[in-house]
Parts: sequence; structure tokens; C-alpha cells
Amino acid sequence: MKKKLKTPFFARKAEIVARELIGKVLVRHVGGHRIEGIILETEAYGGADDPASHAFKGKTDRNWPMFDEAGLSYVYFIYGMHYCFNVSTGAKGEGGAVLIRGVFDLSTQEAVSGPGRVGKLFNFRIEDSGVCTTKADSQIFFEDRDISIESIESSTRIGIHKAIDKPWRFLGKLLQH
DNA sequence: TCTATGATCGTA
DNA sequence: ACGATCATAGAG
Repeated sequence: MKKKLKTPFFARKAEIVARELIGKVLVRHVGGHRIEGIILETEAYGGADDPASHAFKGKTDRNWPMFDEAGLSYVYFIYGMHYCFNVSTGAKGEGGAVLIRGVFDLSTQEAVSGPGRVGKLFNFRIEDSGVCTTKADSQIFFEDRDISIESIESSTRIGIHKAIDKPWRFLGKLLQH
């Protein structure tokens, strides 16, 4: 059973969404290609309460998706070369997002670790920021494919959540369908 | 305008 | 351990 994640999924605390995005599939249709990756690692970012968050000092031209409705993409460019992809969380008006830090690439069947590498795999650019992932016709979205995760390691202190299943486990589960 | 810096990565 | 490389934010 394949289901696209809708707004209510994202309209919760970043910490919860980060935890629950592990094992979901990030999908992008671009240039006639379909790029897919099982989410292996995420990081939660809050708002005015979280000094580590881009939203800490309030809304700007860059981080506005963090304050808008839940389920929007938030892509930013950093260190002159990397694009990092987030999805906005929480109530409208409150800052919050979840950074995708690692995926299992379903094309190459290899783990892709690090937000910069994820950005490269999905070919994200600044113009992909502020896009709604929950609309029916969205080209960037999340799918629930009932992939069960053996175990998740969570460092709530710094907001990082990661699947500690070996990548081959995900592949095996997918092929069973 | 101008400048400092960053939710990183590859190479050494 | 360090350099790459530039959009962004905040200051002037």
C-alpha cells in the first residue's frame, strides 16, 4: 500500500515528524526521471526555541517556508556548493522543519549519507524551495510504503534520527511485495 | 553597498 | 585539518 503523506502528517512538532519520516520514501519527478530514496536519517529544527535553527531569528526571504504551512520544501544553498533539502513542519506562523540527512537511493541501491549528497542526488536548487509537497500533482513528495524499520537511533538532544537497519534490509523488504 | 559566515564535503 | 566557493543576513 502506497500513500502520499498529507499536510496533517507534517503539521506536528519537528521532532515527531523527523522521527516518523524515517522509512518513508522521498520522491521527485524531474526531467523525465523519477528519483526515489528511503529516508534513513533526519534532523529536527524548531523555531524561536531552537538556537541551531534557521528559524531562530525569525522569518527571512530564505527561510519563509519554515513559517508557512506544513509540508513545504525548504531548500537552501550553503558553503558555496551544497543544496540542503528540508520539509516544513508545525503550525503556520511557527518556525520548524526537518532536514533530510540521508537516504537509500533506490536507483543505485546505495546509501547516500549527508544533506549535501542528498541535495545532489535529487538535483535540488533554490527554485525548489517553497514548493508544496502535499498537493496531488506535486513533483516532490513523500510516500508511505509500509517499510518497517528494524530500529531507529535517536539523539533527541540534537534532533537527529537515523535508521540503523542495513541498506540491504530495505531492499529485501521492497522486493517482497 | 560591503563583509563575514555557514544545518558540508572531498582531499590530505 | 583545511580549502572550496557564494548566497544570505546583518551591518554601515
